[in-house]
Amino acid sequence: MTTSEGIEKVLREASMRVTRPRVAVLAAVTAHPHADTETIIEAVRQEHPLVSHQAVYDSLKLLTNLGLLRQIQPHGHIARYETRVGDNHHHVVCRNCGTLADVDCAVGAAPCLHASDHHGFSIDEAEVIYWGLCPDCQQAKTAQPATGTV
Amino acid sequence: MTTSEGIEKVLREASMRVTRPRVAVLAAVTAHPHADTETIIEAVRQEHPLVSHQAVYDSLKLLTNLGLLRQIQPHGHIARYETRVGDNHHHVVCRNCGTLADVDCAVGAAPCLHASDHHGFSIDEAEVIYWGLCPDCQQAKTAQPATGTV
DNA sequence: GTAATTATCTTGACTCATTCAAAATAAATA
DNA sequence: TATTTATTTTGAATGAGTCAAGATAATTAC
Repeated sequence: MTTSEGIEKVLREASMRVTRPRVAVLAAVTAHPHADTETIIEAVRQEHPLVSHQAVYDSLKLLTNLGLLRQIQPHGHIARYETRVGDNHHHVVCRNCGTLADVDCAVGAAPCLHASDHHGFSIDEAEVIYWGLCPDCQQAKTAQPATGTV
Repeated sequence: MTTSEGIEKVLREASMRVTRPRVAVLAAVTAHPHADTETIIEAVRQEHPLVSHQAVYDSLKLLTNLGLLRQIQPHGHIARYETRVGDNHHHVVCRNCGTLADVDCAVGAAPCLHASDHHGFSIDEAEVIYWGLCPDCQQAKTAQPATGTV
């Protein structure tokens, strides 16, 4: 799905050109799951130093629209991307350090889609973000009790 | 809870001063559920024209930290606020026009807190956003089939 | 009630992820 | 290989939100 042949096929089927930035961006996100845009730009430039940030932004948006990438953007954080799409999984975000991890859906396939009263909206996606503390930050909090750096 | 006496009590218990901007901001959000910051600033200035935008930002942040307000910020949208807090309800957002509505939790009290595998994170909140189309935009889409303005 | 203290507000500049736009480039087609 | 035009480069612009210094007003002490 996210192999270099895979992206070619998807792009051509969407009548989009297969360009170096696009292929490199998909490869970068595959290599760096949950990476932010800055990290992706750096990763792309390891291989292709002349790619502009604009091309990365454009590619990220295009690949997201084509369903090859998924964008995650918790409150107060910049956008991040991942290649794991279409399996209804969610994310945990650490309130302290911003670390992000995947979480499979609690109840099964796509349970949260069944809102009790949806006011006539036609719902196509339930996005779930769990907030808490990652293991490291839990330790740090208990280790330095009072005067913790916030 | 969100009455003018209520906010006084909460502020004093938190050793915070009861100021005009703070009371006005809470009143504005109460009067305009799901309002964005700009709307809140305008509403506050109806009564108190000299209040600065900075004071509104500060008040919103403080009231949110004190648990009197809740911030909602779906991807690609600016922050919005509501006074309905602590009852574990969620939101539907229209992909087309950005309209936002409340949705009660599907399965009961706080079901989504039970992530299947939480990687050692200690989870304290499950934030759920449903994405779809509001009734108006559904009509608009079916009415103007092909050349719809996106 | 008045004065002193200091949290809060005003003002205005600043940040920074993201977007816009014009000219240059390169992927696809003939 | 030449042509067409989607993409990319470059560099400026946007805008929600933040920062910081001095002014103001909510509270406390008298």
